[in-house]
Amino acid sequence: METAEELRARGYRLTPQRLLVLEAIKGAGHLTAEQVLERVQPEYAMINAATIYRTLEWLKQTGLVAETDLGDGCRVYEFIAGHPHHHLTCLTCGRQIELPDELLDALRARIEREYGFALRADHMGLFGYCPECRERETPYRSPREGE
Amino acid sequence: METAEELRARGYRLTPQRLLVLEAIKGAGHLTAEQVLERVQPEYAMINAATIYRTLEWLKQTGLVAETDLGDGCRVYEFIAGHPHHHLTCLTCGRQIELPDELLDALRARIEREYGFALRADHMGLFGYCPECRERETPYRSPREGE
DNA sequence: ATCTCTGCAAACCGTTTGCAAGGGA
DNA sequence: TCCCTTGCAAACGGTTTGCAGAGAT
Repeated sequence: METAEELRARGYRLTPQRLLVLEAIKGAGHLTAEQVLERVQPEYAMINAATIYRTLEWLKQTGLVAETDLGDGCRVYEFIAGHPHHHLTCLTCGRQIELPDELLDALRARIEREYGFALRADHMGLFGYCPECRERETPYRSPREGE
Repeated sequence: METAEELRARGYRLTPQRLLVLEAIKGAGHLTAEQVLERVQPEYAMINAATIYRTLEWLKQTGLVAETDLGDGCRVYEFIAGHPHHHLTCLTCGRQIELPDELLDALRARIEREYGFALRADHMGLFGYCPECRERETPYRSPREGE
């Protein structure tokens, strides 16, 4: 598995636990720490929740996995190596769409030009109102709308 | 106090506790729930933490207050009525700058045009690397950099 | 008078930590 | 061998909840 080799090459110590967590998260979309545990346990019954948390923290640092709050107040993890993208969730109905990272290119450029910062955003959780819900009602007007 | 009148007009029930929390948060920048409690207690000793949480939740729903995680893993609250803005935090040194909401205008327009969603983002927490830290080192390269 | 909000206290729950044993490199 | 990682269990800490009484409209 190439990802594992890459990690070993980067000087990280690989354990069965780490490989299993990585494998579990690679195939899935967004998973909570508990869901990762549920997916690993069948293959490695004695694995501990603390290990899951420590491993997810480690994967976050390697950049392979992103941690995000998609609005329901719980942290979800997703394997994003090489595929940065973002999520836009409807605050009314919860519908979720995926946004390509290219959408942020202009913003990145402006922030770099005007402030010198390099934006680091591989997996953002954005919120708004979807077309259907907007048609149904106007639940909120931003203070700047209609200026 | 105009904000209070506006809330009453909107049909909300005003209590001394709510007014004190509102007052406390209006004058401050980012405050945690605990910090709000600390600021209110001197003037209203018997106030309870649960009330703070319930009141902040209420203020969030009115749109007067935003809740954000600025990267240290704890929720902070800020009075943003009429002044949407965003924060960009350096992942290396922690330096923080404020971004005007106008910076998101182009993104908002694209999201609306291409996906039909109305982006709701009055107070985002963004992350990146500040000019000084970037000069010192290159801690991370996004998978899409250098394409 | 009505219905919401508050205080209290307990529970909650996801997450973290200290420590000794286990196991990669 | 050395040092990092794991399992265990306990603690943690911010947040939420049920309930009875207080209070706003």
